[in-house]
Amino acid sequence: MTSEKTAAKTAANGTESAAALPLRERKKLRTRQALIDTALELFDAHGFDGVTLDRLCEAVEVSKRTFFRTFTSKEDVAMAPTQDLWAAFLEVLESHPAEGRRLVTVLEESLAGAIGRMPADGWADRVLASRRLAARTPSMDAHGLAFCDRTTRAAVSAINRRFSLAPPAGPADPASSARPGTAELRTRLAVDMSVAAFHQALDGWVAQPSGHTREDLVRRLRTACAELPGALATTVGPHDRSGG
Amino acid sequence: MTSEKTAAKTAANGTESAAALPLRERKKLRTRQALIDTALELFDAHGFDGVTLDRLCEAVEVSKRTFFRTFTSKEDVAMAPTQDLWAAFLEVLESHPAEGRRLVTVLEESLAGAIGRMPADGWADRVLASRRLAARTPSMDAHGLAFCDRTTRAAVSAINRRFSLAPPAGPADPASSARPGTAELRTRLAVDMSVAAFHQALDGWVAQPSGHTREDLVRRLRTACAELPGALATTVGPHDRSGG
DNA sequence: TAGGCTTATGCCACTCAGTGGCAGAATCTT
DNA sequence: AAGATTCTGCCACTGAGTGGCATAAGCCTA
Repeated sequence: MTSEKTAAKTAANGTESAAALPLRERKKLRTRQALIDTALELFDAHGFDGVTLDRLCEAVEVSKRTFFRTFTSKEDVAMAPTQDLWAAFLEVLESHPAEGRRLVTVLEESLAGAIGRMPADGWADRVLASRRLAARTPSMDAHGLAFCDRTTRAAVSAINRRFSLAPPAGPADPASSARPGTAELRTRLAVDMSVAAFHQALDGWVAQPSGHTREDLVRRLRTACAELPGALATTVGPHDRSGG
Repeated sequence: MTSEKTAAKTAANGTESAAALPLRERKKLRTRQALIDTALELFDAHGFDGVTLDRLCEAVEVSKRTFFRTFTSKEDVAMAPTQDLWAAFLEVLESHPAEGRRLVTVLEESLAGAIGRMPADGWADRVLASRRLAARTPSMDAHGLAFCDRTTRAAVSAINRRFSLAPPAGPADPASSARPGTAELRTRLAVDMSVAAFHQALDGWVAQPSGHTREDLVRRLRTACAELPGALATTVGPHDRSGG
């Protein structure tokens, strides 16, 4: 139980809170970070498939068994930076002022807040390396999408729990138990929209040649979210009508 | 080249066009279908991880080497029904009346058209088995999401090519080469929205106890698409405001 | 219908991701 | 400082996925 809590904490906060942890936990986090950094380095140099786990473990001086106690798969270690962001997103979403505001706005703010929570030192570079690697490694991409999807579902249930847009368990209306309900459906769609906007923001951020700061990522996120209504209204013209 | 075309054709059309093919191709398709059916059967009975490829290949009386010439991975064979749908979607999208209509409407119609193209005999059951399996098999889910993502990107480029909402290669405007451009961004978001709606429709369709027809799936798709504007506008209330 | 040509298949050996078990070392507790 | 807990390393193993090569099956021409 204790390890769970501390793990979640350090995943979001990064380096600073590590000093207060017991030695055993600190060591674990140190090897974890060493594995992440070395993995991104090696993968970047020789490609994801060009590096075996034996090689990586040898470089970090850790047994393969230990690797699999820290990460669930080879893809997992390379996706750690992004996963930290998703974890932070869920945390922020839990405690965020929301009443009376649009759901997509709350999600946008939560995503922006999660980005702001990421460690200022090196996180941006790690995500950049991770995403560029994922772009040319199908299995990594798939792994990342799956994790994102799980986060999405968690976000939907968190929203429904906190804001009670849809009844959680025993509803008074018998019709809402038969089908998912309009509120539930709208929640899922709103979350998926926001996630889509975030993905476009991230893709653009990764594609740009320089200036990879958290602030710039947030800016791109806001731009993408602002385009959602326009995207829904865009019509197809005969030639090059960009819509409006 | 020839094999490519015929494979794409039969993937969308199903059984009937097979009679016109040369014997070699027919055999290949027969083993392919046998692998799919037997795989879904065995996976459903013993779970995805409970069936080794050796076992599957033995049941179909095919060498493991042949399996990997037909499918790219173990997950691939179980996802074939859904992948056929995505392939059909891209085909329909290529030749669809679109001028003057909303982009999301065109996408909705294309998805509905793709569903209508699926073979009436047994396809629904195969998708049902495939999706229910994916729901309890993380690696399958990841594989499916990755394929969906690739299809999404293909759809975006197809749209931009056909409707020239954004310049395809050499633009006259130098600014549009620097950044993705608003039209490109909107296209991606619109496609992601439609795909999200389709996923919700599919999830609901899979979850229902009976009545798994293609028509019902289309009906759910239209319902989900109709909720997109509502999802964007939904606000969070203090208690149980379902929005409106 | 027989010949050569093309292409799919089967078989074998191999790499590598991922797992379970166990002995020993490091850390925590009292 | 001793005992309990937990982490680590090592070993052997399963199973997915690949490359190479010989053979068989389908295809085309005469």
